[in-house]
Amino acid sequence: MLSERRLQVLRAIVQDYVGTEEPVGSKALTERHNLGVSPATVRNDMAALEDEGYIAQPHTSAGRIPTDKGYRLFVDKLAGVKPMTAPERRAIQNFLEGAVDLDDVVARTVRLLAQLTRQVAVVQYPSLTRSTVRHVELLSLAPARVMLVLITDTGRVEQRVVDCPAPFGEASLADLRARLNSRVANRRFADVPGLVEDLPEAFEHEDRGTVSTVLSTLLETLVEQNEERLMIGGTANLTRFGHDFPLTIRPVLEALEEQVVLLKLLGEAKDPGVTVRIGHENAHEGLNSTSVVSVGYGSGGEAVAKLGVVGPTRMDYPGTMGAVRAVARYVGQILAES
Amino acid sequence: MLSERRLQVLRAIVQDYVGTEEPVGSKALTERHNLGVSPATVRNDMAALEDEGYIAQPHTSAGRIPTDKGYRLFVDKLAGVKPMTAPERRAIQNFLEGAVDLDDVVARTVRLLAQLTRQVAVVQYPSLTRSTVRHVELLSLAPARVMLVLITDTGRVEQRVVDCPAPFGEASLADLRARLNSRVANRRFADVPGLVEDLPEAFEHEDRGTVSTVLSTLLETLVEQNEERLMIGGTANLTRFGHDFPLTIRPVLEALEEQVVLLKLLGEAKDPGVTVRIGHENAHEGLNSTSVVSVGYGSGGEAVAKLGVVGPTRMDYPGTMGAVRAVARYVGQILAES
DNA sequence: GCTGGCACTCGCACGCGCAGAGTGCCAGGC
DNA sequence: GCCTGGCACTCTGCGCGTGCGAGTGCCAGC
Repeated sequence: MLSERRLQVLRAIVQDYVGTEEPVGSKALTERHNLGVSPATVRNDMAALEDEGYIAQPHTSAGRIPTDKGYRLFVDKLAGVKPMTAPERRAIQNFLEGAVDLDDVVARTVRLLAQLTRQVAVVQYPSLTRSTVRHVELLSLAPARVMLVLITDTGRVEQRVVDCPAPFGEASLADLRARLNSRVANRRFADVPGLVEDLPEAFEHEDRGTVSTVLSTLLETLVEQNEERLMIGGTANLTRFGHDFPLTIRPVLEALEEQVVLLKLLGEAKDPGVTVRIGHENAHEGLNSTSVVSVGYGSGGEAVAKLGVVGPTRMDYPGTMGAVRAVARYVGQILAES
Repeated sequence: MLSERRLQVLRAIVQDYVGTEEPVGSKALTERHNLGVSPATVRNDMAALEDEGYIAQPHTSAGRIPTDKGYRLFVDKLAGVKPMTAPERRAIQNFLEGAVDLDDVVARTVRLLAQLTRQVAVVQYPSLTRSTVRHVELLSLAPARVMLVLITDTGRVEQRVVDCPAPFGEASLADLRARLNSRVANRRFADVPGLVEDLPEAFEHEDRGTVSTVLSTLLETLVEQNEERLMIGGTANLTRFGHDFPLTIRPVLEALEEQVVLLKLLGEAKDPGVTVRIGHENAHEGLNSTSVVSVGYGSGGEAVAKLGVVGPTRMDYPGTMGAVRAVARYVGQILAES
């Protein structure tokens, strides 16, 4: 177990390194933080911290920088979440309230997060799985072609074109639309399959094939997790990453383009609060020198999706966590209102 | 007027520079291209080309690199469009045919373009302005709240929530829906305003306010150009940009995040064929060291949107132009089918 | 257990010189 | 008149040695 002072030394190292981006030495530490002890003492503490793997030196006779393990301890034990100031909170709220539709909410959230944290922001669209159906609309495009439009309580709209096995009259279509909506409106997605399975039986034999096709397309749309979309922004902030660019930045950009990777990344964070994954804690190799700060957000009490930021492991954790948490809270509020 | 040989020298310089990324000297030129003359002669030609502003030297006693003007001449006069090979064309077609909906078509197109050109790809969603209305759907969310869903012939769906000045019954809603669709279905967006202006008159006095509100929201949706969305991809290719990273790449990333900038950029290209804007020809400052190769694509004969790539001015123009053209062609085909 | 002192180790910036590539110019040849 | 070979010149980039400064580890003393 590390003594109290050593923890303070670690905290000071993290703070200084995040501020200056340069390895921090014992002398500078005692000057900038009044630890009440001499550099020599700090050196001993540093040696101990290094033995434990919390800090490392890039080269012999250079200052120390925190390791992933060091950041982890810092985040878990040494730092809280820095709350947003009142003006900041107002600004967030004002900015988000200007949104006109779901796309706009997400777009604004991304911009906001990127600006506040000066890092890359990732916002997942509200997921379908926990939502409820607001309305299902069926439109006839051609005799044997129907467009299915699904509208959720979070304002999301999904559409699919269905090729029917047989022509399907307007009357049947209206009938199906009415029956479908009376059964599934305001129901949770998870419940829908059980509610519609006997629907084809209500129709004439010749229409049953089409009804089944439409229904299975609907169910597909409901469960299709990989349809989950997300929006990213603030990639220009990657340029503040470090000095040895091309090598650092490239894998990150690549990872960011792989929506699957990002969705998995966000999905892994099960914590109800803000989750931080530091450096190698991220499964994806390209993100081994980044930290991901994420949190769930939702229109009700329940989280329907995640949002977060990706930045260098050397980041201002308390501030970033505060910003992420605040933005998530306000987005949830906005979604609940609309 | 430049002599034939000088043009060939320019062409050789562009080709070599694009290949090697290094300033090209007279000796190397004569070795790699059999121009049939000695380095000394080439030097004279180079001096002339430099006087005319087609090439420049980064420092005294270094090789030459093409200027924007040089690339312009190269693109206009010295190089054709390199057609895709048959296997490439098949691959494009196969890949695009796997798409399940409009989003997927656009997403696949972006990936494809980025991979083929190894540059940043930008694809604009099929624009609303030239499309026709397939269907307008109205849904009652609450007594005084209506959701308006617009479906276009390119498969695009736009939705808006309308707050009505007064409660609006289901019957009136159905009435409005029917009248609206009978008037505007299969009409071009541009014609819609004229077709609906007298619609409120057909309704009871108490409903007119709501009808007007719904209609004006519809018209807004139709004309709202800035609602035009686009998708970008292949940003990881920016890392192949040059050596002096941070400065080069940052403004580009920033520009790419400004959808407005990109839309303007694509919009400026009026040419029916492939358009190339080189370096400073791009109005946006951040893109002064990039070239944009773009082309319109469409489901019919007419272009409904644009797509293109953004890359360093030092790019393989013939190949890039070929890829952009081919992709546009096949996307158009896919859109027409769906 | 803290402190001051001391020797040691590196990394980094600086200056230097050298090779290599490329140029411009000029006089001579076809 | 145009092309060519030759020559002197000018840069850039690289390798090398040096000195400086920051930082460390260790030790003896309080």
